[in-house]
Amino acid sequence: MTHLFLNTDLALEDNTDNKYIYSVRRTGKASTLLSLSYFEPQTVQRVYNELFLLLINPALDECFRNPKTGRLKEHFVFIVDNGPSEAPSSPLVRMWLARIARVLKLKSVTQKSFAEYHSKRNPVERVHAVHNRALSNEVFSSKGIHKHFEIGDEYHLENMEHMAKEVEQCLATTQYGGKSCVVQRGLGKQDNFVFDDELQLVTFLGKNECQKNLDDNLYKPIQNDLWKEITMLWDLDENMTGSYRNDYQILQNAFHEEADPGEIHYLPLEKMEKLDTDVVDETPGAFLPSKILELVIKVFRHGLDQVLSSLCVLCWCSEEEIKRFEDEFRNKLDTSFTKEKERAYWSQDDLYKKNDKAKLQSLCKKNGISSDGIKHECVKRLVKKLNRNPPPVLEKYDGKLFSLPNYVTEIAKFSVYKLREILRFHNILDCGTKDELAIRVGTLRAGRTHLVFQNEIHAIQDIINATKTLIRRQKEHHLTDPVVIHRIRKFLTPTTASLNMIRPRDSASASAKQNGKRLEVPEEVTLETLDEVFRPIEDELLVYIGVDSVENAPEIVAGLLDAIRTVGVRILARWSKEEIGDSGWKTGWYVGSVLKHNKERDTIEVEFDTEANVIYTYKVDEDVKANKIRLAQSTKRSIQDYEEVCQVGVVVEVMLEEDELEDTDWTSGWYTAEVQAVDYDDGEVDLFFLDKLDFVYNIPVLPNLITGKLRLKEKLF
DNA sequence: TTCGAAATATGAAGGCAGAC
DNA sequence: GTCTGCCTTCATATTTCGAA
Repeated sequence: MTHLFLNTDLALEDNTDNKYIYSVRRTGKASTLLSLSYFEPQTVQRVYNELFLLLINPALDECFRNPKTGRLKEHFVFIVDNGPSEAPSSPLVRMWLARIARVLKLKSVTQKSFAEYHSKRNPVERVHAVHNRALSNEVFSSKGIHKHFEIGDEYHLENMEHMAKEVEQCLATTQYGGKSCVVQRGLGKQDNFVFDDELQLVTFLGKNECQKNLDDNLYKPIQNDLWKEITMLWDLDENMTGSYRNDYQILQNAFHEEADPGEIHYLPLEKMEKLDTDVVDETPGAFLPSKILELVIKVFRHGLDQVLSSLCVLCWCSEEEIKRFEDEFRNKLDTSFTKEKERAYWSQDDLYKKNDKAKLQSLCKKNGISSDGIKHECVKRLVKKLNRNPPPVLEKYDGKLFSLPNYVTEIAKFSVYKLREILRFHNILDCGTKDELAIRVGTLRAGRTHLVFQNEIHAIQDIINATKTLIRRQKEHHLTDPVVIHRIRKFLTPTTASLNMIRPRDSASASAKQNGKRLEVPEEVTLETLDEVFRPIEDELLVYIGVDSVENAPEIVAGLLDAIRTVGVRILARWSKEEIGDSGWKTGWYVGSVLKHNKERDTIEVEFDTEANVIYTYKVDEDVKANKIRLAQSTKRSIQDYEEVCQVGVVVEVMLEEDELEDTDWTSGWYTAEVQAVDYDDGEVDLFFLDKLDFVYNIPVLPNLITGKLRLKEKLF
């Protein structure tokens, strides 16, 4: 574990033209504590105990001692990464901080963490580079004392201690920021700790508030050499005792306003302080791009295309980045869904039920097959190898909402896979924990689809408002105080996008991993046009809230018209006020399935998820043009390859199931095939299989694309 | 309903490479 | 010497499921 006693060089470089440019160089004294990772796990308790070790190191004296008073400095600030053992929001960490403040008689102790994805910006990381260089030039022996040892035994420990000494010597020669690095062996065994009462502390935190108030347990430092030296050196109370309850009460009174780890702002501190940012501060997740993107993906379940432009401004990512994020997000969901489906299927087998993974792995090895992967994959291979009967096909969800239980508690008893299957059927995003999924299905069952992501909708509205407010304030503020303050890094690398003064947030986001992408800021965002920038996203939000305000933008994609005529396809239909009357339904888009297509009249019969057994008829051509019905986005994605597939020579993959393979010796699964002939009139193609040259198969394209049984393998061009 | 084991997901640490 | 980004490994957190 490495600590960096931070020292910031700030130098005014330029102050012409009402512009203040400071150069910033973050450096400091590096101090490393070596631990044997196998024997000494990095716990919260260890981290704070090792602080005492640093306190008595003469080399670090100048870091801790206030030169004016000659005593211990009274304000401690820790800047940490966002790990579980460090997160300032963790109650355990906060209790330790309260204790440190009490023991060392500090006036304040602050712990700040970097937001997710930003820990690499922690200056302490730069020390690693120095260490790496030193370590890579030397070879360390893990068998320095004993040639033979078992992991975890005495010999192993002695070997590791020996190696730690070698590493210590090696690192002691390094320099960081012109100062030599301090290296020392960590505390080692728990016997050396000053406080080893983590168990009691955790027990205390596990109690409810009432019982915490009644708790009278005390903690005491262990009177070892370390503690004696600290008390002597820094003039502390050798026989101090602390009380869990008191520490906890300090937290309740003084810390509760800092519960949220801070966000990253790109306004300079001097300006930030003058800005009234309450609106922003109170909006959780504002300005962390990935958070915003997750919200919008949940809400705009028919795709983000309509809102891309305003979304760019909202989360400060380019359109490509947003699209890539969306794709990745959905792909992740898709793969995890298929994985869960596989697991649900194979877990029906006795092999899965009666064995744990280790047993299955040894079984696999016995039978001479690979034992890699997760549990159900082993079962799958074993069943095949042992010629067992595969488990029965999973029961499919039939789309009948009313057959689901009425209560969420009942619904929550379904497996995650089942819940996700239901949500997928109804075109609702199936991300999140099981509880969230169950509530979503419950809302669906109650016929309140528009309420499914209600919280997320409000969150987005809040973020939009906060953004507007911030921009407005910033502009107003600029009018009264036009001084521009910039900070530049002393060692700035201008070639890569970074925190620089022109585009401060270019790489400050999870999705901004690709270089060279630039976000075009709308030409003139003025106070007057501010509302316009966010108009598209606000309008689209209204669609999901259920208020109709989008009058135009009928969406006609020629190739998709055919798809709407396909039985089984999922579509959206808009119910306007007139059609609904006072039936109690809200206006808005409703999801349904096509049951029938009448060729002569070109009409389709649709059954809606919210109203079972009632059939509505739509005229395809007319109603699509009038923007009354449209294809569900999920289907749109799967049939975007339609035209590609209808070309001779294209390589595709087909899912063949048991019943289609009755007269053959093939097993069900994906097969690669080439398109041989295309029948444009009936929308069918002839496939020949690359594995079996004598087999030609004729299938209709659209239905198979929609059900996911057919997919493009390689593009022709 | 609670608890614990097993399985899986997550993300921090460690390592490496490369740019200037 | 400073800074960034990517990959692998490992520890920990979360989730699920079955038993009591």
